[in-house]
Order: sequence, then C-alpha cells, then structure tokens
Amino acid sequence: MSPKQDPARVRFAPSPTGFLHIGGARTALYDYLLARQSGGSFILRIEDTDQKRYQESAESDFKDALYWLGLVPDEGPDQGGSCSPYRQSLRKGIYQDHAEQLINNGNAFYCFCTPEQLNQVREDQMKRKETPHYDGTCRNLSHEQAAERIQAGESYVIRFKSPQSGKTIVRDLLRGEITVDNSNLDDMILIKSSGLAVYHLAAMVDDHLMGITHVIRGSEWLPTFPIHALIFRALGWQEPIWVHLSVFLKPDGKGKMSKRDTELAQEKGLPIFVKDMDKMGYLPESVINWIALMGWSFDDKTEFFTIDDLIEKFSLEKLNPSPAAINFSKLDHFNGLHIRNLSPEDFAARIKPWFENAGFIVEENKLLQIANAIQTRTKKLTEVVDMAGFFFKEDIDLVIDRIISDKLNATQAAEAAHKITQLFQNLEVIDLETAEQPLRDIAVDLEIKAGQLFGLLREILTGQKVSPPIFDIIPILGREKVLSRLENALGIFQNLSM
RNA sequence: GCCCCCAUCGUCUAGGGGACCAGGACAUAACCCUUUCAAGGUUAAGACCGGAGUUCGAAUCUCCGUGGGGGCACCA
Repeated sequence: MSPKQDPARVRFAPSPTGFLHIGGARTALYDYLLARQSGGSFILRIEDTDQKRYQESAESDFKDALYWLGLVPDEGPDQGGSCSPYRQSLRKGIYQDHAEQLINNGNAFYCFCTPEQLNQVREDQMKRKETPHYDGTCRNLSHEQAAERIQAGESYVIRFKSPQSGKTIVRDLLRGEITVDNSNLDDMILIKSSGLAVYHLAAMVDDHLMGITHVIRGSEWLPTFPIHALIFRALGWQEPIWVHLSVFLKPDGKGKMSKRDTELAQEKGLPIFVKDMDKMGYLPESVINWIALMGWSFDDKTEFFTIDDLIEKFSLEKLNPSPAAINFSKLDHFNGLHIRNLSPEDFAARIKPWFENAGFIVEENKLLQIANAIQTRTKKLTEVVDMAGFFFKEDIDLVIDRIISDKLNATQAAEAAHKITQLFQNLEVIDLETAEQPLRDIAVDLEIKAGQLFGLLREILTGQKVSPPIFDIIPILGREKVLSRLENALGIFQNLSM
C-alpha cells in the first residue's frame, strides 16, 4: 500500500474477561488497518494472566466477533505463528526469566510483604492523605536476605524498582512527550506470589519478543505508561511506538461507559457488544465504518469508508486524543449507507436468512426482486420481515380501521376494489405504464384523490400503510395473488357496506 | 487527596498563526421530488470553556483557571 512504511507488527491483546465491545473492536480495527496497509502482521494475543477473572466463553466471543468484523489475525492462538504461544498463561517461564534478569541488573526486587501488611500501609497513607503506594519495605533487601527468606518458604512477589528521583520522559504518538516526576512512580508488582506475571511485565516482554512495532491501547494505560517504558529500558530494549487511544464516553458525553451504563444501554437496545450487532440488523461493514470514525478522521468531508478504503487511508497521525461520546444514531445512518452500497445480489443474500427465520419459504427468483424493492428503504436488516413479509404470506390481514374512514366509506372502498379488479383483469400487463393513468381515472370517477386510491390499493395488496411502490410490488406478487387479494378485499368491503 | 490526559455546533469531527463573520456528518426542522415510506435534492438552526499573555494578527502558540476523563490492586 504505502511503500515508505515498514511492515508493522501490531497486536490486539484482550483479556478474556467479557464480551468484545465497540471500544475493543475499534482498537482491533486500528491494529488491523495498520498491519494491512504496511504489509505487516495483525496478531491476537490472549492476556489471561488473571486466573480469577478468566471467563471461558470470552475467548471464543472475541474470535467470533473479530471474524464477523473481518478482522482475522495473521498470528494468534488459532493460526499459530513464529512467536507461539499466543496465550500468556502458557508463557509463565518466559516472564520469570525476565523478572530474574531485572533483579540481577538491579531493576527489580523480591518483596515479602503480605497483603495484610500492604493494606495496612495503604490505609495509613490514605489517612495521611497521601497517594497510596508501596512503602519500599523490601526494596533494599540484600540478595542474601532475600534468598534466605525464599529458602525459608516465605511467599514473595517481584516488584519493579522504580527510580525515586529525577524525571522520566516518555513519548506517545498522539500526545508527544509526557514527563512525570519519578517520585510519583510506584514499585509495581511484576510477578505475583503465584509465580504468574501481571500485565506490566507480561505485556512488555511479549511486545518485545513478538517484535511489536506499535503498541495501540486504551488511554487507561497512560498512568502506568512510564513504568512500561522504564521496563523496556531496564531490559535494554528499544521501545515500540506508543499510541494511546481515547476512551469512549456515554452518549451524553458525561462519563465513561461503566458496567451499569453498558447494561442500561443494552436494555435500551443500543449496540454495545459486537456479538449483538448481527442480530440487531447491522452489517459488519457499517460497524467498521462507524467505529473507525470514533476518534479518527480522514478529512473534512469523507465519511463513507469500506474496509479497503480504510486500509488505504488510515493513518495513526490523524487519530484524535480527546475522549469521544458514542453516537448511536450514526451507526443507523452508516448501516443504511452500506446497505445501499451492496449489490442487489449481495443484499438479497443477507436478507434471506431473516425471511427464513420468520418461517417463510424463500423463492430465489422472487428474492432478488424483493431485495431490489426494499434495499433503499431498509436501515436495519431487522426491518425486512415487517416490510416485505406480505410477499410471502398466502393471505394478509386488512386493517379495516385504517382503510375505512370518514374520507372513504366501505361502499366507496368496495366500488374502488371492484373497478381496480376489472381494470387489472382487462390488462395483459399490469405496470406503471399500462395501469397508472387508468387508476387515476378511476379516482376521478369515484371522486376521491389519486393518493387515496393508491393508498387503498396498497392496503389491499400488502395489508400495510407503507410499502415499496405499488408497481414494484405487483410483478413480484404476481397477477394471481394481486387478483385474489383484490377479491378478498372486495368481499370484506361489501360485507361492511351492507 | 495525589498523578496523568483532554477541551470547536446536542453528538462525531475538519482546522495545526492570516485561506474561518469556522467546513463536513449524524440527529432536529422546513421545503422540493412523490401513489405511501425511504432514498435523493435544497435550506434553516447550531460551536471555537474562561482569563491573561506572545504576535501586526490566535480556534490554532504559552501560562493560569474551570470543566471533563483516566489512574492510584498480588485486574487488565
């Protein structure tokens, strides 16, 4: 794509603790785009170092969601790769080796403080209105002392030995240099007492070992960003390009989507999780387009993007660091756009299962015609059954209350149905050309508005107030069904007028 | 409380010192088209958080406020 760019190796590294939501999907998308446009690799890595929060179902949900969106990894648990394994729980030894290395070069230390002690320290600090942080009890234990206590069977963790004075300067691609006072840095735990690494070590080691060139992650990592850079430096590694994406805010722009907000949004039927998008009638193309534009833009007018457009036009530099509120109605808009962008054949294929799930037998020859008739008026696939179910039904129910009113009584309706029937019976071909004017003449005859007559005919043929244009419907329905529905309606109207 | 980040229409955004009485999109309203509903077209309303600087000139640079967000776990 762009020859000046070196192949990027980027990873999407979710923690299997829940479903993939639009925030995660957007990160994965940017990863994917960067990989594709640079001829690099998109890697999926499962960060399952927290056995307590691990959810069996989460991993398959991530994969399903990613696949549905079309973001298929080049390397990962399923496809393997030169950096296997891609599941952190399987890389325990690797992290331990590196933690040891850090201890040996004086950048980490064994800590024997118990959780109870640490809690006490934290409480005291809070009482004194200090920022809770590790108090350094074990920081200066000698190798011998530490070895002895380990020998004695004491439980321990390994902590990073953060510098206590001076400043650390790190560089985020979107924000530039960020400077922090080292006195604010905590001695983060690297290896838990279980022997498993925590994110701070595991992710850094993996990112280096897997040759990750760009770390794209959420801005919730900004506070610990300096620690991460320091770990890279302590190991003598070259840092990747760091990119911290903005968070998504609630639709009103006030506050991040909390767990409760997420539940609330779900109750309201708002699309939060990728797994729900399909059954809510959204196209993966639309979801991609939508999330791509939340925090990124191409220029001042282009908004419609296919995945190929995005691969071509995406650039990290145009990412926006400020938090963004989610605009759900825009997804509907994009969905309409992408539906209309589909070829009629493609659209037909996508609506077919909806009709089948509604219990209709779908005739292929009709399907394409139906697709043509409804494509420009569907915004979500969920609507197609309501909109076009009448094509498949044997009989339709007329909503009399909607048809008969002070403007049109039953006698008039019956008369109209009768005249339309006669007209259609005499017509070899019923279409816009042959039937429109005669229908208008009938309206004049009956002293009703043409619109009224067409509305009546629409109700008779579809049982609906709104539908695709009548002359689009008739050839699909077929002469027989048209006439039988007219006959049926005529009977009902006559009954009513007696 | 402490640390870090962010700040243009209701929302997503363009803008990177003069091209801006600030452009686009969604949503809203009106009109046109029209056999309904869409689609399409036209139009309306709607924003540079505040204050100091720097400069001939600031939405754009600096500082201070304010507001919003994130973080402060043997979670990621």
